[in-house]
Amino acid sequence: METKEKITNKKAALLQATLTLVNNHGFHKSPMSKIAKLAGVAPATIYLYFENKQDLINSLYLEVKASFSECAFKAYQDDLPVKKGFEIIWHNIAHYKLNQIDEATFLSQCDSTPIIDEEVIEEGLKHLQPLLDLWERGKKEGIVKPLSNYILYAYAVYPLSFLLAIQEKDFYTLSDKMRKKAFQSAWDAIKV
Amino acid sequence: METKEKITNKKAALLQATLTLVNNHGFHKSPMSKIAKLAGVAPATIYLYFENKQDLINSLYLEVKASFSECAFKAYQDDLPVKKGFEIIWHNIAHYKLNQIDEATFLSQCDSTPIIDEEVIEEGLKHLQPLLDLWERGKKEGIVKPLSNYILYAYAVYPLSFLLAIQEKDFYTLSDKMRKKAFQSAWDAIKV
DNA sequence: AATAAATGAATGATCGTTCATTTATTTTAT
DNA sequence: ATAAAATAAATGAACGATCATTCATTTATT
Repeated sequence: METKEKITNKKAALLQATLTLVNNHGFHKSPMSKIAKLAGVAPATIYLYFENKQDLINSLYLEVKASFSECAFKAYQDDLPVKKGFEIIWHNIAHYKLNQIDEATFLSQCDSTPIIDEEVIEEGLKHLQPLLDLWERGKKEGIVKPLSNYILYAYAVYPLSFLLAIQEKDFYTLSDKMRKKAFQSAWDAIKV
Repeated sequence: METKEKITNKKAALLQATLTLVNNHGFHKSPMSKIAKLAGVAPATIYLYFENKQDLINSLYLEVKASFSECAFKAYQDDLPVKKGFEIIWHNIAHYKLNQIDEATFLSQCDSTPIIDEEVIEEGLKHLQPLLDLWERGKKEGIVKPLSNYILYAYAVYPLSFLLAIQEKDFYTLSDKMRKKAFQSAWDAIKV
């Protein structure tokens, strides 16, 4: 138990350090030496837990993506009415993106940059299936516009990434009231 | 004349090469040697036109941002009705993002990554003012939702970046019919 | 005493940048 | 108009710095 905890402690510290450095300085200015220093270990120790730098960042991506997905579908059941189900997922995602700012920023960076291996990106995409299923049902019921899931995602979920980026830069903070209005816009964009 | 043309030729070739390499392999795997080779010049030649690597990528960002803005407001006049004006700008931006894929992909990467100097990012933001002015007018006229410009941008323009990313990965291509529907979603999201 | 975890210094490779030199272009003098 | 001189553009090899990774050794745990 002790052993296993300590192992995951150092591994977790390394992942956290990588997240912080890559967010603040970019992948190209986040050398292994700095990652090790921030995590409080020696550079060589990284290679006890990860094959190399690429494996380190791939692992971080998958871990963050998993935590994101877990949050996105919290309290969601696939037998809810379409709008209600979407509302739950949307607010879950909003909550994640606006509270777990570091993680969400990192995901944004990875999704618009070729730093993560393609296979790993695809692996991370599988988690979203319940939302796609929900939209399919909404289309069948005539509640959701008959657009492709990509377009629906672009209008209903993706905008949150922009709001996150804005908030990150301290230009703007989204109040609860605003959040409800933002959801209304998301729903307006995809509802029939 | 000859001189000046040749100068801009090499400079343009270097910017184009940087765009291609950074898009395909990321900033960290785009060494000056490869940029030079792709542009057909010697590595040292880069330093005749740019101070250093950072200046090279900053310059590229500003150039692409300028071309984007020029396209965005083509044929736009600020005395048009709000919806019509927005429609023109939206389609201009859609046209740019879905046709000048390389440039748009590069902008996305720069906007969610700390590779461009902060001052340069701000410099590039100034171009969008006419769109913000249009939205302000729309709010005054009661046509556009009384949301902050950031939120309006997030729902009306930012989704195009996602569609671009999808198209880039060859999962999906946006037909003209779909483009009109996509505009409808954008307008639905921000109209009162 | 045996095994596992962690280390720091060393290595080899890569990269950004520089500079002495070469090549091309423009200007000047005849 | 042409050759020589002056200037500008371009180069490739080389330098120093930085980085990812390794390994012999030390430290901690079993």
